[in-house]
Amino acid sequence: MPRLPRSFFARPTLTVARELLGQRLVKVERGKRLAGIIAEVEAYIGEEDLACHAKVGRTQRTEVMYAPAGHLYVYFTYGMHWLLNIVTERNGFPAAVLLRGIIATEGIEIMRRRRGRSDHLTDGPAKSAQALGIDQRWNGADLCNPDSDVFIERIKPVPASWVATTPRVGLGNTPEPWLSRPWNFSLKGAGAGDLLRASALAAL
DNA sequence: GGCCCGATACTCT
DNA sequence: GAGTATCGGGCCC
Repeated sequence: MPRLPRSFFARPTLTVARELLGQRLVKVERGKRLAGIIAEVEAYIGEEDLACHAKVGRTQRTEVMYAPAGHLYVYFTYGMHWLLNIVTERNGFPAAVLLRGIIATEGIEIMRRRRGRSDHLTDGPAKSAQALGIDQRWNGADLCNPDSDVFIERIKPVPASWVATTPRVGLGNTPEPWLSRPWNFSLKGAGAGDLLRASALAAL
């Protein structure tokens, strides 16, 4: 299965976000694959976007967002959670796609162990990162390096009728127009309850 | 299913 | 010192 190349990520963030839906995120741990179909993402685009961390410009934290597309931006929030983003656009332009949910398809036992008793394995950004075992050690990792143990496999495009767009989640005090920008993309019916759709996606 | 709330520590001012 | 791109438990339907 071909890995998505840097040219995929080095495009407008909204395009990358939309097209990441239905592709397969893979992490290899000691030869074992953890994987899931990307089910929900959000776009954060440039210093103008007041919901984007890069609104404050270059800092130690945001520096990775200015790196070439295809790098991982992993940051810590709410005192206990790691969130996984993929850098997009041209080198020097700070933008990224936040991974908000996957449909776990491989390595589920390992994910379950990491997630504890919860049935909600990967239906949130911090849950997904925890299930995959992604934390600060992966900040700055390059998905497009052939030796990378984290990468995305190209499956096939999902039909437009499967995609829902909504405003981004959890933006709190972010002012308009950024608060209402419909920059959240998700697969309809990919929620925890829709096992039928989930298994259809897993079979892609 | 939903709402409310507390936990918790890192980043930047 | 304030704010935070969240989660899970408790509670109530």
